[in-house]
Amino acid sequence: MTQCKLDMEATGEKNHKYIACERCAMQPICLPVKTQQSTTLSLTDQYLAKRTPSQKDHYLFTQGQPLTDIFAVCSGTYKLTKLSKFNEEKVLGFRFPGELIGEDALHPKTYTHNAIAIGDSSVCRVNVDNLLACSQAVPDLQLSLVELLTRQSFISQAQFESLIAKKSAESLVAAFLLNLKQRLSSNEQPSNELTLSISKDNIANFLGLRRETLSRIFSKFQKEQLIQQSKKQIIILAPETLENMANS
Amino acid sequence: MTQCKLDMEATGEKNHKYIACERCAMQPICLPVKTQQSTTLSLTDQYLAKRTPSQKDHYLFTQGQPLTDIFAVCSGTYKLTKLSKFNEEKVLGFRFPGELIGEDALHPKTYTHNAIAIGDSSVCRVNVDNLLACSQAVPDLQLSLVELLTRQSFISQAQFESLIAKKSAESLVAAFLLNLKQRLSSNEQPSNELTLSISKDNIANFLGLRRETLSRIFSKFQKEQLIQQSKKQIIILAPETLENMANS
DNA sequence: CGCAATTTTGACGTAGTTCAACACGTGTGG
DNA sequence: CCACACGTGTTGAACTACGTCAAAATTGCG
Repeated sequence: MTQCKLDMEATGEKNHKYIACERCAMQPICLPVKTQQSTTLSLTDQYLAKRTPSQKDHYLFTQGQPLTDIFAVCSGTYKLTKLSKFNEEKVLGFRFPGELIGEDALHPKTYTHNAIAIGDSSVCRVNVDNLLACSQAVPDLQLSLVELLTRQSFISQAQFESLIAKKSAESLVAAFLLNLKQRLSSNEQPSNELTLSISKDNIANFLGLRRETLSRIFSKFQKEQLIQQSKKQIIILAPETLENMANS
Repeated sequence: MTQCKLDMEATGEKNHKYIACERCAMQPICLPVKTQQSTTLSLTDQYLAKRTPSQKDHYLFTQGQPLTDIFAVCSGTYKLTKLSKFNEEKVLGFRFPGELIGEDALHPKTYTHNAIAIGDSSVCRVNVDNLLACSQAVPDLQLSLVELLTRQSFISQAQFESLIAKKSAESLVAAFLLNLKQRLSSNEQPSNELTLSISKDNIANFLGLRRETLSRIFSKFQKEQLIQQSKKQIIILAPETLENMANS
């Protein structure tokens, strides 16, 4: 199944835990495709560059730049940002292992935001021109591309809904924490413990809150024994209570 | 180009101004597809039902229902809603002529919200099973489907960004008005005059404001000569000023 | 260690909510 | 035809959650 598990040390990175290909949103178009010809297995080589590392603060792309690739996070975290006038950074979202980056640029053929590595990270990189060329030739691949896009459409919608149901700051934060938990837990063990790779400043920015407000809410949650935080480590003590707050 | 212009009176509706197919987001998969065979032109008949009317308050589908079709609005307006516990209606968005409905249900194969006609409206209806079957057989159609999905991905992202940059209620309303103007104007004449098919209650709900707040903001805009409203008719007097408020 | 960046806490101001009253149009039934 | 209810929209007054400003505490890093 996972054809790209072998070259872990080839990248030269230290101890990165790469996500399994089975759990990656890019998977539909990364699997070897079955065709009549025998050249099948090397098809993905035409457009896929596996596990490209990004160092901290590296820009995968910047807003306005013409589209060349779409990405899937293999390890680490990326943030998506946009500069408003005048030069305030607005955080549009975060991307964790298994999630896509840049797919919304397929239509305008131009990236509409920045994608920046938070800490050392890595991505699989899909060259769009080559992918489209291949998919023209291989119907099964094109079908997989449709599958990928429909899944992504659903994910985007879910994300939209979670934010538009904007209520109190508390419920926003509660929803965000549960969302993080879900996206960060390896599906085997949905642990209640999670490490914040993101700064609280970035989280506050993303949620449209002031950093002071976010801090106060964390403190309040701590006091009420809903969470327990030490430095970047967070343990969710009362998921059900947070759930209730999230859909208040 | 537009193959479906002839049956205007066939629907039996009074004076509906249907949007031109050229401006519809469904267009990529509604055009006749060129293939080698001579049966080409009737391909869309396999999955496309043109201009199906909906009366006021008609549900196109409800949340939880299994996916059968995706839709494009031909005339009128639809609202997308979801019921939270306990039974409060949350408005997730509006769909105007030329816009898609239900495409985000392609992946889970289940509609995740309700789509309700506001006033008498009409849609083109695409049967998903038949579409996918056809697209398997006709690569060009599948390519068009990819095109449709990538465009939609972009639109969803833009929508998401406009909401996440959530600032003051004033700027929200300013942005909403300009967004309406853009979506409602026939592209020939981007008029500053628009008719609110939607109730202010629904708008307030969508924007996450109280109806009182929305009313006050409209009154303020009126007083400041930014807009002029009489009943459901709204004239935007100072688009630039609103633009500035929108990206404050 | 020591400086800078990040996070937390406090005091105060304001935008938006809440509650309540009223105004208008429309449909319904007596 | 009027009386009444009901949905929709507007306005006022009091309340509160969040933002703002300022300063201290904690963490991270060379």
